[in-house]
Amino acid sequence: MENLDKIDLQILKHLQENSNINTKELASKLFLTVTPVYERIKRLERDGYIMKYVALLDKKKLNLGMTVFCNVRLKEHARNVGSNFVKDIVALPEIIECYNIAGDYDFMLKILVEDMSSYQDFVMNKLSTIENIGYTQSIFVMGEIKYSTELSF
Amino acid sequence: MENLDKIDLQILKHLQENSNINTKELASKLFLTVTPVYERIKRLERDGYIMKYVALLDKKKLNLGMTVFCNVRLKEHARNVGSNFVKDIVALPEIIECYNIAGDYDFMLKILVEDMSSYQDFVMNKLSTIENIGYTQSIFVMGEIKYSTELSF
DNA sequence: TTTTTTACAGTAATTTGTATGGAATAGGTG
DNA sequence: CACCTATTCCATACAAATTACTGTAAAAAA
Repeated sequence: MENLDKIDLQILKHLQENSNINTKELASKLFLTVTPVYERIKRLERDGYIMKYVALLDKKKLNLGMTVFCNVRLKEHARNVGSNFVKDIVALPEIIECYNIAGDYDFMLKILVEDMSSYQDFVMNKLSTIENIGYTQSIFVMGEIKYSTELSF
Repeated sequence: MENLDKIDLQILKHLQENSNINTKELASKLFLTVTPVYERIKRLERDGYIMKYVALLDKKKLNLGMTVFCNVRLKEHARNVGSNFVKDIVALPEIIECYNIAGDYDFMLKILVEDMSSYQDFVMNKLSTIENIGYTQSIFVMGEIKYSTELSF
């Protein structure tokens, strides 16, 4: 698993900060030529360390300024019941993240919507239609202090 | 704010799914030539719709397989007290996300660590040293059902 | 209608990505 | 030590992409 040297980790750090850096510039930062950096990146992609390259967009500018965390408790905890729930959750695009958690609730959802009335609509017409949901608790986000996709290693 | 047409939105959708698609291929998907697509992307970057391009890495492969949400309640709620707390939070790389929330707690943190003992070390030696923390509650993630950075519009 | 602006296509210049062969280095084995 | 092997790197060259430029047609404004 950890067959990565310091150069690999440096490459990953740079790419998760800005993936549009070109190989030439990245090579000069690492005091190398283009070829080794190019080959290392391809290897890191092949081996699955790099999963994908994406553009991060501005939520507010795209009218998705409201973030809500929603804790969900299921009615029954049978095996197939949970998998059905999961299938329904994944299909809803408003749900950006979903975790199976320990504690008072079974799942925690991160939901992005435009405003409160959109959230109401989401809960009433989408979330509530999912079978086997016993209880939900909404936690509204007043401010985003920090959001990062960068892993620290 | 919403001076984006359907073509712009299509471009954003593609780029937030895979930012390594080249302009030529993206253009053919949209039945356009390279120039308009290129210019639209540059405009979307300039205007801040696209914030950054990043590589998403595999948490588990990089020994950060444990996710914990930590709810934090402050002792005092004075103005500068909160801003000091925020400054300390942002400096900790284990904290990937931080939200100011409504409800029983003041802040909610998303924390990425290697394992339980790393989390213990984080709480004992880093989180606890931050002033003015009154109470914390850790919610451990047993499984990641869905994680996406894509906005749905 | 005329002017101006905007969006698009085509082409050319520049830069970058990608593939290949060979040199340097490191680790292991007789 | 000498030798082998694998790995990592550099240098070069070509393919492909990005970027810039010019012109034109459609749309908007005057």
